[in-house]
Amino acid sequence: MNGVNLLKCICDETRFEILELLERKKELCVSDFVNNMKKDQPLISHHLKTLKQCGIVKSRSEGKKMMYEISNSQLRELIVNVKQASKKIPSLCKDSCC
Amino acid sequence: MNGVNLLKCICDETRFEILELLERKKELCVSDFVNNMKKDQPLISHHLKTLKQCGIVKSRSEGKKMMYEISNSQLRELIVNVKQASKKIPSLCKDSCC
DNA sequence: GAATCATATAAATAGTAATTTATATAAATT
DNA sequence: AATTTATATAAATTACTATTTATATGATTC
Repeated sequence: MNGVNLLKCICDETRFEILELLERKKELCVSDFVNNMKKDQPLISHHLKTLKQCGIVKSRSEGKKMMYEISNSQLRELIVNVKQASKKIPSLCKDSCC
Repeated sequence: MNGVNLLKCICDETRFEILELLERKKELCVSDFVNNMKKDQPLISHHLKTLKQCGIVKSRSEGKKMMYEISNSQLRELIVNVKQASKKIPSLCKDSCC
């Protein structure tokens, strides 16, 4: 994969929140996300599917649950780096983005 | 700023290419981008404006030229990290994203 | 001060992606 | 085997953002 496409995959609010949770909690199931985030289950599932298709998360089934985790340590570190770098940027702009 | 918004600002192809060039070349003017990338000048200027409004790049004017550079070292490192992390992800998915 | 070079702005268009709503599948418990 | 729990899929809607086209501003050179 290339840099931009990786960014495109993780720049969505829902997906980034999923990844932030996984960075902290290591492994979670769909209902864990639904409970921790204020989002609907089909929305979570949809984004998990995208993240998995892109190779950013991996999953294993455990009974009726589906467990998800970030696919490698470099990606986990990237999530941390993004958060740290963003803190250093003063939010000047009231635009759609920031 | 927060993590997602930083990602949203840099996840565009044109903007990421701008940042990749700046990471390598340190400081460039608008026409440098126009020459190095295969994109129109108004498009480049538009994205540079966005990047500046968000605090990701900073600029100084030098005669009739406008010089741009990445606003801090942590952001420069982030660009490198994103590229490295993306390389580790096999591009399995033929979707719109990857 | 007219012409040129460098960059910026604005409006219009086109393309894409997130969310909601409704429903389906699949495993487990009774 | 019927019911519940957990997750996935599909279609429809809504919302957003990049790019193009056209034009304007601003600094420099002749």
